[in-house]
Amino acid sequence: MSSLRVLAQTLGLSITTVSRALDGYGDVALATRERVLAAAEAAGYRPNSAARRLRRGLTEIVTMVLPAEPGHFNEPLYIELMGSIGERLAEQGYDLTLIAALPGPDELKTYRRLVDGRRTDAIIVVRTRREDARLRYLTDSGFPFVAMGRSDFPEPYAFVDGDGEAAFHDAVLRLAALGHRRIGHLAAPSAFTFAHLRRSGFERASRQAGLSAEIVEDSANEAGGYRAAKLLLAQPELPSALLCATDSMALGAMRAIRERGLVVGRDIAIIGHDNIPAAAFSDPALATMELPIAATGRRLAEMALARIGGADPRDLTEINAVEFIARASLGEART
Amino acid sequence: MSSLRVLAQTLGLSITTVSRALDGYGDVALATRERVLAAAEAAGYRPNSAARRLRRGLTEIVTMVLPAEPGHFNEPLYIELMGSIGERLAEQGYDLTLIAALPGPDELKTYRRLVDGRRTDAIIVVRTRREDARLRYLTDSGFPFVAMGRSDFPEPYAFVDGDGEAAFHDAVLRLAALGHRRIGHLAAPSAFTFAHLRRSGFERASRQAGLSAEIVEDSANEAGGYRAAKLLLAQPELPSALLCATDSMALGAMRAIRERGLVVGRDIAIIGHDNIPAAAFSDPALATMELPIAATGRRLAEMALARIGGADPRDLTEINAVEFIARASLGEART
DNA sequence: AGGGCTTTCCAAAACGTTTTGGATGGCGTT
DNA sequence: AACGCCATCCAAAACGTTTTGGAAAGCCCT
Repeated sequence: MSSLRVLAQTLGLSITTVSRALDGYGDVALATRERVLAAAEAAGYRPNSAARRLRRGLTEIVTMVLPAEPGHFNEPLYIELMGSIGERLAEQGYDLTLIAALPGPDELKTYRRLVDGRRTDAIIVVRTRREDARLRYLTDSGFPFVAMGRSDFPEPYAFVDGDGEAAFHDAVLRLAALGHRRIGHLAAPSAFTFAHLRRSGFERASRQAGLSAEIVEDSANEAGGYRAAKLLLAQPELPSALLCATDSMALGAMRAIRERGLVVGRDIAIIGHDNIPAAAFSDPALATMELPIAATGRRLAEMALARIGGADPRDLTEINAVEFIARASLGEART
Repeated sequence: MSSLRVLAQTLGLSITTVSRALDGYGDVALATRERVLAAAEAAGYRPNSAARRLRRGLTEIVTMVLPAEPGHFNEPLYIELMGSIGERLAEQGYDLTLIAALPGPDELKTYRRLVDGRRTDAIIVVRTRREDARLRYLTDSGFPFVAMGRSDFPEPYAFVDGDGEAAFHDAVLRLAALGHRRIGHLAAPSAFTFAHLRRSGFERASRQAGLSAEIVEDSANEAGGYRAAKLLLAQPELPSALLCATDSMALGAMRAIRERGLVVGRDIAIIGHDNIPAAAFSDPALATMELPIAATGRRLAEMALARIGGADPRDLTEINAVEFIARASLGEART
C-alpha cells in the first residue's frame, strides 16, 4: 500500500533517496538508481497521484468543458478532437477530463468550481462566442486556459482556430468562377465566432465579385439547414449555389432541395464545412472544407501545457488554413 | 490559500470543527454550523480536491476508456454518451475523465496505470468484444468497472446493453412481412459483441422465416458498408433488402446501391442501426433503430457509482429494448 | 593535518483535508 | 456533593508524496 515507504524499506534506503532516484535526480549514485528502478519495476510501483498532486500543487489534469446543448451535442468533430488532445496530454502524463456545462446563467459556476477547487491545471474552452463571459472570467482569475476558436474578447489569450473567413471567401470566388451569380449562405447563429467569420468571408467575397448574396441564419444542424434552405428556395428568384456554415446544415439543405424537385449538383451547387464522415457518402457527395482536426487537438494540448508552464498567451495563437474538398455537389461549370 | 485553516482562524474555531460543520456531522452545535456555512459561502471556500482525495482514498473520478482507432473513432454516439454520463456523475460531485487506448498488445497498460496509480474510482469499458482481456483483468484486480455492451466473459460484471439480437430479429420479420425473400446483412466485425448479437438475430429470424440470407462482414463505418454492399450487389441474384449493423455502414451501402443504378427504397430496402443525425436526412431517409443513449449513459454512471459503493455486479445488468424507426428507405410492400 | 569540495544519502517538514480519541463544561440524577 | 451523561469542541495523527536543508564520508589540495 504505502508504496514508497515499503519500497524504501525493502531496499534499505530512505524514502527520499528512492523518490529522487525514480525522478532521475543527479543526486543518486548510478548503482543505487538502477537498483531502485529495478525494484520499482518488479513491485509494479505507481506513485499515488493524489499524494503527488497535493504536494506539488498540480493536478496533472486538463479539463475540456463541453457545451452540452442537447441538440447541438452530436458533432463528430469533438470526439476526434478529444482523442487527439487526450493522446498528446498522455505523453506528458496528463489526463483529460470532461465536463458538460450548459450555456446560460449557471455556465460560469462550472468554471468557478474547476478553478477554485483546483480540480484541474488548465481549461480548454470550445465553441467560443463573440461575447464570451468565460474568457473574461478565466482571464481575470489568471487561470491557464486555451480556446478552440476566436472571440471579440480584447485581451490576449491562447487559441487555435481555422481560417473560416478566408475559406468562405475562397469558396465564393470558386463558385463565381464556375459561373454562379446568385449564391445563398446558410449561416449558423452569429453569436458563435466561427459562424460570424464564415459569414464575413462570404459577404466580403460576394461584394468583391459583385454577386447577389442572400443569408439565412438558423441552428448549426441538419434541421436548421433544412429550414434555412426551405426559406431561400421559397423565393421567386432561386440561388444557383448554397454555401453552408457546416456539413450538417448542408445535409439538411440537400433534403430541402430534393423536396423542391431540384437536383443538387445540377440545379443547385452546394458546399459545406467540416468534412464529417457522412459528407463523402451523401447523394451527391458533398463538397466541403476541412480543418486538420487531429493536429488542432495536439496543438491545443501543447498550448495548455505551455500555459501551465507559465508561457505568455500572446505567443500561443494559431490560425490554420482550411482545405477545400471538391465533390460532386459542386456541379459543373455553368456558362 | 490554506483554506480550511484560514477559515477556522477567522472564525475562532478549530479546523476539525469547521470541517465537521461543513460535512454536516451532528457533532456541531446548530448555531456554529450556520456560522461556519455562512463564512464558507462568503469566502467562496472549495475544498482542495487533492487533499481530500489523499485522505479519503477516493478520487471522485470515473474514467471512460475510448477505443481510439483512428477510423473508428468518429461515432457520434460516444459524445452523447459522455455528455449524459458526465452530467449524472456531476450530480454526485464526480468528474468524468477520458483516456484513449488503442486496442492491441499495450491496451492493458492503460488500464493498469489507472488501477495501480489509483487515478480513478471506477472504469467504464465501451465497445466490448466477445473475448475481452480487459474484463478479465479488471475482474481479477477487483477494481470497480461497468461495461457498455456484453461479452462472452463468464464471470458476473455490471453492464448496460441494447437488445440488438431481438432488434435485428424483429427487423428481418418486418422485412419478410413486406414481401422480402432475399435479405442481405452487412455485418460489423464479429469480434465485437454488438456485431455478433445483431448478426445472430438476423440469422435466427432468417432461418425461422425460411429466407435466403447472405452476410458480408466489414468495418463498421461508411467505407466498410460501401465495400460490403458492393460485394453483395456483384452477385447474379440481388437481395431486395439490406440490413446493416450500423447507420454509417448503411450510408456507405446506399452509395454502392446508387452506383449500381438502383434506387434505395424502390429496388432495395435498407435498414440501419443507431439513428445518427445524418440518417434522417439521407436520400431517401434511412430507416433505423435507436437505443435511448442518454438514459444508457445515466444508467452507466449510476452503476459505476454503485460499484464504487460496493454493490454486487450481479444486480447491475440491464438490457434495453431498441426502438424501430420506419423511414422511406424501407420502401413499400412488394407482393 | 587541516580545510574545502563532491558525492551520496537522509530526517523532517510540508501540502490540506478527514478522522480518531479524547477534553471540557454544563446539566440532571442519585 | 458526587457521579454520570450529553453536547460541543479540539489536538494530533494520518494519507503518500516532494522538497528543503543538511550530514557523513571520501578525496584533493595546500
